[in-house]
Parts: sequence; C-alpha cells; structure tokens
Amino acid sequence: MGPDKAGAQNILVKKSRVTLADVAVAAGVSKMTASRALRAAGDVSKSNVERVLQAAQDIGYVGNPLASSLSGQRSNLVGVVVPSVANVVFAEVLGGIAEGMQGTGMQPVFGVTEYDLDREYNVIRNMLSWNPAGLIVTGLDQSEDARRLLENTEVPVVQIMDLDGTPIDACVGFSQSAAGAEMADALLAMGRRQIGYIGCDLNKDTRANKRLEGFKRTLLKNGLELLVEEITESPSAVSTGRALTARALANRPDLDCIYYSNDDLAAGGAFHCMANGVIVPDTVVLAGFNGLDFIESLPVKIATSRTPRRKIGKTAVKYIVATTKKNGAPQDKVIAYTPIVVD
Amino acid sequence: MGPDKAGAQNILVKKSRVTLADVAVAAGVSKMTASRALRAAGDVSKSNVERVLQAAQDIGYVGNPLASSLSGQRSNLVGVVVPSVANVVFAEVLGGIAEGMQGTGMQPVFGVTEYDLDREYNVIRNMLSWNPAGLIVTGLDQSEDARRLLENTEVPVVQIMDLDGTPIDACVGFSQSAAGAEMADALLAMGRRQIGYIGCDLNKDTRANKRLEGFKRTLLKNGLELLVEEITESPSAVSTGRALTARALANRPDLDCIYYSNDDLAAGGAFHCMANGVIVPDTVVLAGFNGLDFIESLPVKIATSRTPRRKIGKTAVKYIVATTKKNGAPQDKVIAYTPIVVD
DNA sequence: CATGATATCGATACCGGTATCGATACCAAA
DNA sequence: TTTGGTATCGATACCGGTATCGATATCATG
Repeated sequence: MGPDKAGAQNILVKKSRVTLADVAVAAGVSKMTASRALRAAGDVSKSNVERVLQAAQDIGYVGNPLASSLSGQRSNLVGVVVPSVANVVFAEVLGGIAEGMQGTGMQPVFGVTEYDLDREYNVIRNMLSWNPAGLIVTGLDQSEDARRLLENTEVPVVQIMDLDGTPIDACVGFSQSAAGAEMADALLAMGRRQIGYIGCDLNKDTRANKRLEGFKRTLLKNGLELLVEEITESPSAVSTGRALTARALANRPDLDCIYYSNDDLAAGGAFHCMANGVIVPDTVVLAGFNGLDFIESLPVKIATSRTPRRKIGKTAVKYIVATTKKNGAPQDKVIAYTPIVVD
Repeated sequence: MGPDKAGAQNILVKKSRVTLADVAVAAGVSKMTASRALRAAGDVSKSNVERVLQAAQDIGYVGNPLASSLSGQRSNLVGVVVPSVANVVFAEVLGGIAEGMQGTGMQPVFGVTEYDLDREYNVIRNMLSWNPAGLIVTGLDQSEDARRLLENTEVPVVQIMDLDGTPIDACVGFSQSAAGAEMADALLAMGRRQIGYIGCDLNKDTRANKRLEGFKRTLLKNGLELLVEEITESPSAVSTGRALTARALANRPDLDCIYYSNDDLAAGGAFHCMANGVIVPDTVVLAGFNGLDFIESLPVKIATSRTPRRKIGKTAVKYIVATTKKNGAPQDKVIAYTPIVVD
C-alpha cells in the first residue's frame, strides 16, 4: 500500500537494481566515465570523480561483481580447496585466509573434498570456471587430471600445507616428512626406543603419510622400527585416539612412546592414559602433530609440532594479491615454514 | 617456443576458452539450442540433445557460471556468514553446509565477521551483490542496516543457530535461552546450588548471552543467584577456560558447579581440576555447551548440551534448494531443534 | 485440403559491466 | 598560426550466457 499503488499501470517501474547506468545519469556523465571514476582507473577529471562518487553514494549503487568479472575476465573470487572443514586445522587455515582477504575486496569460495581425489578434481574444475583471482588448494598431491587443469590455467595457484613434491605454481607450507623426522629425533633424544604409531586414513591423508615416512626413516637410521602401527579408517577424532591407544597399549604394554598422526588422536591417548593410571610422559611419551591450542592446557604434557596454520592461509592470500597486481613484482614461489617441536 | 612460434602473426588464435558458441558450431546447431540442451530445458529434439552433449564432451566445454548468472539473474552461489571459523562449531556448520550442497551445483561463499556488526553488514552487502541463490547467516541479531538489507532482498535468507527473536525469512536452530534454562534445571536436579559462570565476549556473542539469561532466569525462579560471573574478552579457548576456572575457584572455593559459555572453556576447567586434584563431578560439576565430540572422551565427566550443528547447516541448505526450485512447495519457515542435555 | 495445435529451432535483445579507440579540448612549442 | 602532446570523455563492441518471441515443420482433426 505504498505510494506505488497509484502507479498500478505504469510500465517502467521494475528498476530492481541500481546500475552503473543510473549512476552515470545521476552524475551527468557516460557509463564509461562513471565506471572509470568508481574504479579510480584514471582518465577522469577530479570534478567528475567527485560527482560520480557522490551520485553513487546518493542512489546507493553497489556494483555487480558478476558483470564486472564477466567483462573484465577475472573475478575477485578466490577458490579454497580443503579436505575437510570439521578439522580444526583447516578451519584455522580458512580463518587465516579470511583474515588475509580482509580489505582486499576478494571473497573466498570454499570447496570440501573429504580427501577424495575425484571430488577434488570436480571442485577445482568448478572453481576454475568462475575465473577466480586465485586458487588455494591443500597439498601437492592432486590427481593427474586435476594437476593438468591447474597447470594449464592462468590463475595463480597456491598449494598449501606441504612442501614435499613439485609445486604447480606457488607453494606455502612445510615439509611433512621433515616434520615427522624431527619429531622422531626429539623422541629418540628423550631416550625412547619402544615406539608405536597411531593414525587415521593414511591412504587418503597423504600428508600424514609423509610424516609417518619421515618418522620411520629416522627410526630406521637409528636401527629401530615401530613396534605397533595402528591405523584405522574411522575419522580422526579424540575418541578414535582414545580407543586405539587402549588397544595399542593392551597389545604392547612395553611401549614407552606413541606417535600419532595428529593432536586430536594424541589427546585421546592422553585421556586414555589419565583414565587408566598410565603416567604421561614418564611411562609413555605421547606425540601428536599441529600444536593445537588446547594441547598446552592438558593436565599432562604431550609433545607436538606446532604448525603456522593461520599464517599459511594468510601468506597464500598475500601471494595471490601480489600476483594479481599489475606491477607484479616476481614473488617467491616457495615459502617454507618449519614446524616447531614442542615437548 | 611451442608450435605457436610459427604463427607469430596469425590473428585468430586466442581462443583461450571453450564457449557455448564453440559447442553450438561443433554440434551444428544454434547457441540457443545448445544452451537448452545442456540445461535440459526442453524444446530440443532428442537427437540434438545427444549431439550437443557429445560435442560439449568432445571439446571439453565447461560453462561459465559468471555469464549464466549475469544473464539468468541468479547465481548458484550461496553466501554463508559466520562469526568465526576457528570455532569448531561453525566449522562443523560449514561442513554440514558443504555436505548439503554436494550435488546441487551450488557453491558456498563464506564471510567471517569476527562478531563485528559492521563487518557483518559489509559482508552481507557484498554477498548480496553476487545475486546469490541464498544467504545463510548466523544468528537473529543483525544490525538494523543489515536487517533492512536482508528484508528487502528477494534472495532466500536462512538465519541459523538461534530461535529467540524474529526471523527475517527462514530460521533453523534452537532456542538459546531455553538451552540455558534446561541446563540450569539439570544442574539443580543434580543438587547443585553454589553455581558460578564463566564465559567470553558476551557483549558480542549474543547467543552465549541468551543462554546465560535463560540460565539465570531459572536460577532466580529457584531463589538462587550466580556466586561468580567470570567474563573475559579474551578469545574462547581451552586455555582461557583453564585460567578463569583457576581464578573462580580461588575466589570461591565453595563452588559446587560451574556453567561455561561453551565446551572449550569447560574442557579447560576440567583440565584445571584434574591438574589440581579437584574431583569432577563430585566436588564440582562442570557444564559446557555444544556437545563437542571430544567431551565424551575426557577422563572426567562434564555436562553439556549437544547441538545438531552439521544438521543445521544441512537443513539450511535444503531450505534454500527447495525455495529455489520453480515448483517451490511452501517450506517451513522455522525449523526448531532441541539441544540434548548430556550429563 | 484447410486449419489449428505442438514440437523444434534460431535471431535478437538483453544482463551490467569493461576494453578499446577515436573525438574533442586545451595548452605549449615551433 | 600551425603542430603535436596530453587530458578527458563517450560510442561501440564485446564478455558468455539466457529470455523472448516469431518462424518453420509436422501432424492430427474437421
């Protein structure tokens, strides 16, 4: 029952969206001049810039990124491909990415692969179809098809969280196998020799697998082998870690150390020990991976490797932003961090 | 130095992207027919559908969602606005959303507000400019400006995780204040009377605040008040919970129960107690919120309210998908879940 | 055979921006 | 005064799809 009521038969009232043309009319210039002014693209007199900006402000112009991306051949979307969001680690990476994008005008689009290579391929393909400003994908081990896709695109691609392999374009992360090796060194330095391993989904989580390899390699170098290798397909969770630890310690009560594929599992191990009177770390040392915040609050001390997750996300964005800039100074293609072993 | 070298002056070799026109030519039909065939939009003979599909397959056509969204007035992007991704709860909601979108052709775009209303406004505004298929925003308490934006849009909007207030369009969640009240009831039923509260950022996290209100209301109904109310601005984390619990118990050693604004803080409380010989739950009952998976693996028992986070995400998507369908049967606008108190 | 309904198709006009290039104006140098 | 350069602007042609509507062909019916 607004004032529109009167115009029941006026034909030209859709006007659902304020467009650049409206701004141009309001400012008394052409669409092009308005476009240039709004983008600060130069070639516009100071007075007209002001006029256009004011007009846009007045009529509440927002701009249509779809149109602009279609025309400009590049969007301000950044595709982010992670294996899982339920995992805190990737959630924090996302957080870092979101933080890094703050103020850049870019928008993250995310896709979840659930550690499935086919799904990953589809997600990547789909994201590329958006002409994104960049792509951030987890890990270096994509399927051949996916890799080809990424190699042939003009879009800057940043692979994160890994360093062991050949990056397609840029790469921000750390060496997973080195991380595993370092942890092994640390545990050996603590005098541990009866060592077991507990992990999830190694066939899918190639990064955990690389850590395990590095870990075993170092053991071997010291004439040791894993006494137990409990590997499950159930999802990585604290409860899983607790259950597997119970099993492992039942089978091999002589273990004096357990390396887990991540902190969640290790925390589960800690809980099992606490609940069953196993002294940590005196009787058995537990070691995880990631350095999640809550680890240091646990009543018992467990070892872990602290990884710069937020920073990795932020850095990946920074690379894309820098590459997108016209005067793109050549960027470092490989940015390596080192996890810090904490015990 | 590829084979292109020879064609230094050939003019027509860009062809960077396979377009619908290419498919049309390859299939020997018009762009429109190709478009219709690929979208299964009808009005195309069976033989031509096959021809087009085959052609598209052969030349590797992918389709440009930008163009299609611009033309079709609606994209297949779904905006997701959450206060934080580092928080597992929202990470799991995102997981549910991603799961729900699996196979729908929709893509989630996410924005993080860090509990900042201005930021939220900007994120929402920005997302609306993409003509999204839908918007999923956390909570019912947006700023006035943001609310106006959401009310005036045609895009389906789903507010999640809360029920206490007036939804703009649809709403999937649970009553936070009722959840707080229920937990109070449960704790009182356990015979607890010396109750304290520990929480973070209540001025920003309105949902935690609602829980606290419901909690206090129930206490009051039973002639009780909180003995301690520790509220901090530091981020919600296990370590924060541990520190605040230490403080609270030092001030009021007579506490027999602590309600936390979430499970992370509560876990920190549990760790403090374990490390300091405070018996949980005999001496002091700890109660959190969310029902995170790891809670049940803790060596001590703590209470919590289990919330269907993944399901909420999934349901929100389902609403958007259903609304987007042409023959959109009228959907339930309010989908209420009930957290389950676990003790 | 005329007629109308139905199925199938394509030309054209957008969607809302941006790239490109030519036009115009103004000023300094020749 | 002529010439050349620079600053400023706008007409036009896209970007890659989709909506619309009219054209054509086919077929059952009167």
